[in-house]
Amino acid sequence: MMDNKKIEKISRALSDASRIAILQQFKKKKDCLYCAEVNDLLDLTQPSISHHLKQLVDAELLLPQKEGRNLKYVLNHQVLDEYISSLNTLKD
Amino acid sequence: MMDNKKIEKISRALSDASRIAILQQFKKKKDCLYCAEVNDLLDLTQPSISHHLKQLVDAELLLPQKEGRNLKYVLNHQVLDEYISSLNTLKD
DNA sequence: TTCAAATATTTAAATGTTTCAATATATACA
DNA sequence: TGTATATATTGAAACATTTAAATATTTGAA
Repeated sequence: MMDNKKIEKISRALSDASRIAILQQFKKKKDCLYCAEVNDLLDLTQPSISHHLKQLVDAELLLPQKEGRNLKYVLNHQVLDEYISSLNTLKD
Repeated sequence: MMDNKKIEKISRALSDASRIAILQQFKKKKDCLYCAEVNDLLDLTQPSISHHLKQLVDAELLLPQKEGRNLKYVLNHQVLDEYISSLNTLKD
């Protein structure tokens, strides 16, 4: 089971409109999303987006995969499932 | 389905160690928790705890019920379920 | 090797959060 | 009614987050 520090970190990663939008983009883009596509999606500068992606990666919600000069992200289903399970245990 | 602003607000409410501890206390205290019990639980001043409880109430994770001078909280299972459902939709 | 493209880091400003001390409000009880 | 108890609000300090500008790093391609 996920510890409280991890729950806190994932919750914080989810507590921002830009980062929620990034995660939802995976619905449209199948399983992977390129960094450049996130830059197109959000009306923010490149360093800001890099910062948001870093937080999602630090929370392990996203797994980064380098592809030459580009960076591809995949959604970490396992961590998302564990987070959801942790929330479910709050319901007794 | 829950909108993104609501997901953001609930996530933020969950992104703090004290507030996670409060929610977990419902496991031990059945369905309801008194404000005074939260004061015993956390090593924070009364105003700080009041502030944390307010955020959980604002996010509708907790429902406050006045009982004379005291205040009782119940966990809002429906909102928690809707939040969890919203997270589940991230998994395609 | 040099240049251009993709991403990351640093710095600083603006804003938001957490906390406590002091104070206010509401309500039960003597 | 007056007093004590429970909770909320205000104000300020400390700290964290978000953002953009400037710059650095990495890597592919000419």
